Amino acid sequence: MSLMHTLLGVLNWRPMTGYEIKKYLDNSTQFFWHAEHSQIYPVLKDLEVHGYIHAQSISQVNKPDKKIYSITEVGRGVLRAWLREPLDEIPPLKNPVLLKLFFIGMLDKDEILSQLRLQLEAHHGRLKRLQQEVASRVQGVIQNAGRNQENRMWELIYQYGELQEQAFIHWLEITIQVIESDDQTEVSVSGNDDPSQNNM
Amino acid sequence: MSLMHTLLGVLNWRPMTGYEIKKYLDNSTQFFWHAEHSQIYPVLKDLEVHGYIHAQSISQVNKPDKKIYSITEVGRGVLRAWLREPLDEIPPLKNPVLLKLFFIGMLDKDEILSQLRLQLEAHHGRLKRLQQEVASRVQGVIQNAGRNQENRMWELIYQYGELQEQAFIHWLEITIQVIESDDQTEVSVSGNDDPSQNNM
DNA sequence: CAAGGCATGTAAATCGTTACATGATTTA
DNA sequence: TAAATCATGTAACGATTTACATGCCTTG
Repeated sequence: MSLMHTLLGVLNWRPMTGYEIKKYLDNSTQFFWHAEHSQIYPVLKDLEVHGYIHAQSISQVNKPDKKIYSITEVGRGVLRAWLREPLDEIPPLKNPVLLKLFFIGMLDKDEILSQLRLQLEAHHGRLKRLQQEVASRVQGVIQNAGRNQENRMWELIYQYGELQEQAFIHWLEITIQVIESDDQTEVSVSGNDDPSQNNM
Repeated sequence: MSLMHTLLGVLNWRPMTGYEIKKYLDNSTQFFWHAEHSQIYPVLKDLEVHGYIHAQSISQVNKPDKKIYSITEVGRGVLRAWLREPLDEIPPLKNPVLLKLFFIGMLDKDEILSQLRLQLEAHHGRLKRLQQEVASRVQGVIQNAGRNQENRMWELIYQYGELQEQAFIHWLEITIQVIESDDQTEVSVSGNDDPSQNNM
């Protein structure tokens, strides 16, 4: 269960409440991980029962108690063991956008183009947000913590995020051009050809 | 539920059995989609109950009946409706490898490098397999069906697959270099710095 | 005064994986 | 002779999403 390790990983940076973790995931890991609060709270309880983290309750007026969780040495061991499990395979990934585009050939040319342009716009926005995050972070790191290994991984992962966005944007632009310059008056006659026949 | 649309999409190319669909997904969509047979069979039944597909049973000796499913006109309508749902957002993706690398900074330099090299190897292999698939397919298409819109989308999606692999391989190589040339004698003093502090 | 942020939880439903179950034929 | 291929299914478990539930404070 990766969410368990995600929470340990986040709490290894600093103690946090479940609410903060949710925001953290929304802001910092959107392009490779996420979770809902309804999943986070129960897993935090589990982790506490196992002794991987411990909570400090802070009572508040007119709000539920705030529980600040910290990782324990046992938890740190579990995290380390997970990090060491060999990355010798590529886990199966799911990308609903590629899935849809894979089948989209049955629509009209202009419908296909419209879908491609919508994604292009969305990814332009994402790339911009990603770059702003990186820029604003570099400032803080220079002033504060300095460059330790954790900071370096953060930067590298974000560099990959940008690279990935740029690659997809590039592909979308090329693909739009290809489809645009495509004489779509003569579609396939059978209408039901199998593009996979040489592929099994 | 995307699996439902996946099955409709596949059956829109040609009639298939559940068993064939499973193989099809394993071979042709690995880098953006997958499903287990234990999930496929029940969904096929659902689709049949809804009238989106219909089955033709073929009895066999010493094997369970083979059920060849075909998409109906109603099913094709459902598929088309799904394909038209606007791609104006980026769905949340999960990548367990990036997740692990995001937290891996707490390990020793050589452990990090070992993990990065394992992934690099795995992706080299994947890129090679992808390129072979593309090459062998291009042959068949030239001889057979010719180039219709479905064939073109297949090619474009696979081009993206290669691009993605190349981008990740490139990033892994750069990252390995960065970590290698990193003087890791002086690690952070507090050991618990938060790389996210300027990020929420 | 409505919407969003703060802060935590539970319940129900759905989705996905792993394991169980069968059994002949072909390949290494 | 062990493993893989063909061919379909169910059961149990685990993971994830959506909805329900509360209630004050701050901002627009």
